[in-house]
Amino acid sequence: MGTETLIWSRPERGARGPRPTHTRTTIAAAAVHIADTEGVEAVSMRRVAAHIGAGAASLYRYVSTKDDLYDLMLDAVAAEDAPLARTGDLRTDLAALAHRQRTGVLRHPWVATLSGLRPSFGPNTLRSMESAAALIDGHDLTANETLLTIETLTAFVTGYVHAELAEHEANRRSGMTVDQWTEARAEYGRTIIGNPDFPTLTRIMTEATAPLAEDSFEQGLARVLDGLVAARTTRCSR
Amino acid sequence: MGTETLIWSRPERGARGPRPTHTRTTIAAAAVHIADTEGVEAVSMRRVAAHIGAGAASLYRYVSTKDDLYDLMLDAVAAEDAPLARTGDLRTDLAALAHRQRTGVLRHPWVATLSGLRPSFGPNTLRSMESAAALIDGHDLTANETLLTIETLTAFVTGYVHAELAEHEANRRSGMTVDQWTEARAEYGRTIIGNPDFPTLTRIMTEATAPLAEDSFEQGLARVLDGLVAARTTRCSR
DNA sequence: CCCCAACGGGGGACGCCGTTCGCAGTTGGT
DNA sequence: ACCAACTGCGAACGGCGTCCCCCGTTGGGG
Repeated sequence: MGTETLIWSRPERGARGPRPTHTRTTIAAAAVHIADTEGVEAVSMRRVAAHIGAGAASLYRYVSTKDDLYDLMLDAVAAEDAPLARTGDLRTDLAALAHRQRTGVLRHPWVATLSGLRPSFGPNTLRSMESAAALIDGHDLTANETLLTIETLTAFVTGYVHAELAEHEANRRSGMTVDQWTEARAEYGRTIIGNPDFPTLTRIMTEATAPLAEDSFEQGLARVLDGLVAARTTRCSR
Repeated sequence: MGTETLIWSRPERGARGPRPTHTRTTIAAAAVHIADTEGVEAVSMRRVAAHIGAGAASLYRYVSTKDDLYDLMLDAVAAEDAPLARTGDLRTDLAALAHRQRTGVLRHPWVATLSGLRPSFGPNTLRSMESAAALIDGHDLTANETLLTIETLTAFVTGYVHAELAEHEANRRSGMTVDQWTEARAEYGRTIIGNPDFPTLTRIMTEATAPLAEDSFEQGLARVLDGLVAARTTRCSR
């Protein structure tokens, strides 16, 4: 029935009938807990239902499809986003926003996977977006520029964390121990370095002093921020 | 058996026994075709096997798990990456690299989903990485700087396209027509704009002249490139 | 040259999945 | 007090990833 609309524009319960035993919030919390501890692929309707002490079919009274459950999960973790305090300096504020986004995804790695399936716009997500907009807004930027700045920064952060998590994900899914995994990786890496088909790759890999991932994010972020704050003064009209 | 290693370090066929009817390449091509025409979720072992005229169990002679099939798919599309010609100008070359990455993912939207599950390092992927490294390398950058530059640019592009595709994905998965979808969206959007809980959001949304997605990518990319090429002259030692 | 160990093909089964149907029990507006 | 609107859910359906096990094929060592 209510299948044809976003979950957020449907009321949580009808006017008549018995009071529902559960809420969207508790269901989302159960799903988030399972995803955090066992991975997204462990989140099934039956497992979530069992976790709140309900039958599998009962979940469909709250959610019209599993994708709706994903929406609930994404909005649930958006509630954890810390408030952002203005410092008056655009660069500092942008950096704070970037770090908030990164720590959020690192806390719940499955967010990177799910957010690509559907954009979530639940109440908590909106609150988080509002706080981000309020943080960046007013720094001598037009509405279009504010939008572009947030979009660009978010793209960098999500893209970076996406790549950052891929390796952990692969390890977790493979079911190997960390030792087995790094061994398999290293073994294959040896077939790359020194391979005459990949001269530039081998040279860069051997020359580079692999920096910690933490530094790497910080340095990439610094470059992006350079471009974003510089645009304000250069002001290219188009 | 061979389950404990990456698929790329296992030989495609053993020494003895009959010659396999299929190849990793044909299997990957079948899976890519299904994903392109019906979406990733339509890629099942049975469907892929049927598409090449084989039984489902036979696939496990080529691939030890479905994740391995994903690796094959990702590497198959990496083979489509166009070669990159040096222009001598770093900014131009970086932009070309960014566009190659973006069109690749737009051609096969499911790449954005799968690449988050596991990093693929098949032969075609390596060839593509080599060409990218060769394009950027030598522009007066250290190995660490080259690595950081490519990482940062890739993060922006994948992050941007990820968000760009999320909406299309959601529409496709919902099974609605485009009209139904935009209607559902617009209806919910009306509950946001004007809501006193989101003052900044409403102001920005009403003030902004929504630019085309194409322009938006180009402008964001320009900002990122600004930051990346500026770093070369500023040369902050750390 | 021939034989048998090592391999490829695949039918059938197992356990889990998302989702639907139908029915029994409960509630609140009229 | 009634009954329409609602909730809870056992059972079932079709599809999934994966594995077992048996069969047929093949090619290198004797």
